[in-house]
Amino acid sequence: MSKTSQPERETERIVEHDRSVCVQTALSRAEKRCAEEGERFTGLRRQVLELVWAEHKPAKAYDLLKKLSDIRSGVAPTTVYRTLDFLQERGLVHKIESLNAYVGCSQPNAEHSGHFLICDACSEIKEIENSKISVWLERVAQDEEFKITTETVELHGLCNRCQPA
Amino acid sequence: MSKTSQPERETERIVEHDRSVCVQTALSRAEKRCAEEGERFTGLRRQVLELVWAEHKPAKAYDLLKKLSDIRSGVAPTTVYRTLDFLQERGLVHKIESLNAYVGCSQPNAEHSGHFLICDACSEIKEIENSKISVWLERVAQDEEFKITTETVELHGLCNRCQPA
DNA sequence: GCGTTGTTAGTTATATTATATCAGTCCTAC
DNA sequence: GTAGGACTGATATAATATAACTAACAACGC
Repeated sequence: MSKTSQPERETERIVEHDRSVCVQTALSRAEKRCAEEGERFTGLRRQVLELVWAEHKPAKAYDLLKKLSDIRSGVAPTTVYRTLDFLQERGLVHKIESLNAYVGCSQPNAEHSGHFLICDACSEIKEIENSKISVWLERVAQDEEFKITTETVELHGLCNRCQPA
Repeated sequence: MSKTSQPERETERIVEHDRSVCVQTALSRAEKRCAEEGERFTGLRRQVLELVWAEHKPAKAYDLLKKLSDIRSGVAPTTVYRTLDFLQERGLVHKIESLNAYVGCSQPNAEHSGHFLICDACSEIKEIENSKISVWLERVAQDEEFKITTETVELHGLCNRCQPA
């Protein structure tokens, strides 16, 4: 279920992580995070986070809404947006502004602001860990006497798999 | 008409640029740019660009629509979006993804990707000229074997005027 | 000039994304 | 066990954006 279309090379298969493991990790991290902050990780929140993580692609709110409706009743846009807001505030998901879509945060522990590489061909998203970026950007902002509170850095292009040889 | 609310210090007034001059500059640059590319800088396009530049704040498409309706007939959402698309493709305006809004490009000549400082208090937007940012980001992307085509860099926070003392 | 062709703009309809508001329900602390 | 707050449900509507087709216009070759 978690395999892609080119399973021929064993090395590649090792590099690819198993999606279901990935989801489980995210869920238990979220659970822990909520517990720490005295927040409730309810069924709804779990389900939404699970759906966001279901693919390594940005999830649109209304797609989540459809999928959520399949496993729950009484789901309205509000339900989804409210829950996404909750998850965002806790750093468990990020909104990709240039796509109006949401991705699970892959490093909810680190202090980070969400910097992304977004492949326009296959839609895969990679969260960049490089903390130097923030340092650089803050330096630039400082030159303008500007105090940054949030950074939106979304780099669109082609991932290595999607680049022409 | 182009003055703000604190005109007491002459030095500040010098630093502030006159909006109408600013608009004129943008318009004539646009005209030139279109001529170079064999594109027509029509009345509609001029009017939309003028409205985008009317304030140094991000302009929402539907606000532009309202204002445009006051000076033209037969204006629909399509009209505005189509024209904004045209202007964007020529590098004359940028879309601020995190605000769903548009700003005039202040340096349509330079090779640049649109990096912005956005004050969440007064809404003023400053386009950063620092070309090092792109170099840095490309270097980071290269580490992941990722080929960037477009960069969205939107730094929200407080400009120097809006920071508490 | 005159029609052919491509570009620009107008028109109508609809899709997509997001928020506001109020009413129940369920937890949890006391 | 109940009061207060957090969570969810329900309804309505706002805000943002695109599709598809038609009409007007401008440029160009003849």
